[in-house]
Amino acid sequence: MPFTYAYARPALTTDCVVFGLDEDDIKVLLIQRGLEPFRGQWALPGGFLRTGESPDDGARRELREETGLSEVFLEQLYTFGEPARDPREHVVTIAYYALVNLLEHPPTPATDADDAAWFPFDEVPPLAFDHEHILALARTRLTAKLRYTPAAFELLPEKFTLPELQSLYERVLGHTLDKRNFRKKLSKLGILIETDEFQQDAARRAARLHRFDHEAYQRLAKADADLTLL
Amino acid sequence: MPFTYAYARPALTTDCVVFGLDEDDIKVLLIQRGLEPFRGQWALPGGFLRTGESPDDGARRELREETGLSEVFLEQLYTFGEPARDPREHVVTIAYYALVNLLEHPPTPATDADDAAWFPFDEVPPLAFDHEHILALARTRLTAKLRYTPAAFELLPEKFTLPELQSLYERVLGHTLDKRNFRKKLSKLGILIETDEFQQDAARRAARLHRFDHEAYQRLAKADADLTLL
DNA sequence: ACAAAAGTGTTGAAAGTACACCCATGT
DNA sequence: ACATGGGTGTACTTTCAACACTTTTGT
Repeated sequence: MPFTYAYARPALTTDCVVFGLDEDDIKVLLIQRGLEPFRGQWALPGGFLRTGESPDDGARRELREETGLSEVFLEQLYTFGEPARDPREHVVTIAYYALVNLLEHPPTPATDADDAAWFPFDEVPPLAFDHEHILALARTRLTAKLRYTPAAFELLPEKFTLPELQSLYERVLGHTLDKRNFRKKLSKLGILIETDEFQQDAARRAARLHRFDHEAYQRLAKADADLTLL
Repeated sequence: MPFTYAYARPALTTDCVVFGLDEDDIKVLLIQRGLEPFRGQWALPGGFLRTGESPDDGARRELREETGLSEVFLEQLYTFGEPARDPREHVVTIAYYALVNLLEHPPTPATDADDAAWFPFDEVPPLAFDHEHILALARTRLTAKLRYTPAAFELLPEKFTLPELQSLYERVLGHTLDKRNFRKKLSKLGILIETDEFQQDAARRAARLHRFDHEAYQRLAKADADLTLL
């Protein structure tokens, strides 16, 4: 069923950079393309936006179809539309990034024929289209996001230890943090709730589990408080 | 000359929120629509993206065609694509914001039939489509941008006085600043060059003119220095 | 008993904030 | 001469950054 317009239109897609945290590393979810162009190469999950579908919905749908992920933190990143970015024709893509924690949302295989896999940052293979460029911007944005908002809690399970949280920040920021200063800042902010539980599997001394205090955070955000967590 | 595709495609436009500074106020450039829908209502300048044209180029072209402005600071804001945002059909728009200073880029009239005019923030009329929503986001972004980068200098003429700069910050941030502390912070940053000139038209004591030190700024930005100017 | 990671306070430096007077100029 | 806005320094408070030892627990 063909569709005809008075003027030429670029095609519109959404692409999504999915960041996932496992015990060791922050990883990125990639799919191996089953179709031309760039067949067999790795790429960001994504696909064509349907008419009547908002870009947010489209990004969520593609993510669900290609990777099985749903109910994740998803935010628009940037729109890329250089005419040469797709060899076939002019394709404009609205890029998103998503944060998931790999323990609560296990790494589901793709539902269609394409292969999906998680890659640590420094082992990302060459990517199709301008996806390396998109990924680079997403990484920058992730750093900024974690610095100024408590988005880190989207990457962690509901209950987490302070060393886990600190280690997440250290890996994203690219440098180590002082344990005492890090905890001091957190406790002054008051967005963590101490639980009575401790981690179970610990090989050494078990760390206390904490939860994120959504309500306290809402209050602070509404009051325009400074939420930088270094 | 009609164009036919295998699947339906949303239309793609760019829209631009143009902020301009004159002596009194930060103003927004709006055009009065000459065509349906929303004929006669005020709206953001913008129009359809052509195939083979990058969104940045499209936004610049529309801005030039509709308002005569060129060579301005232009940055992508967000992409809006709710299917209901245009009553005709699904239109996705890539929104930009621009910063101009009204002394160096005088308020040129529109080249096509539409009327163009500058409105202070609190006198913006009801806008077509979801343009009020776009404008609100642009305002938030402008505040953040001025806070963390020296984008303020895009709004000012090449040579400006410190009271002008401070007043700009005060209007954007919505509160007053201490004169001495403001100057202290600026001089510590070292991104201003003192000239030997003074303002001419002053009704009272003339203030010294300063220039923005682009090179010093580049050096700082490259070194990831903290550039917050309150 | 020891190895390995969890947890906890203090001090000095830097930055931020509040605050008041003199100066230059046009009328 | 005076009214108006331009220009300047200091003391106090808060925040940031550096730093080392004790505790717990599994092996």
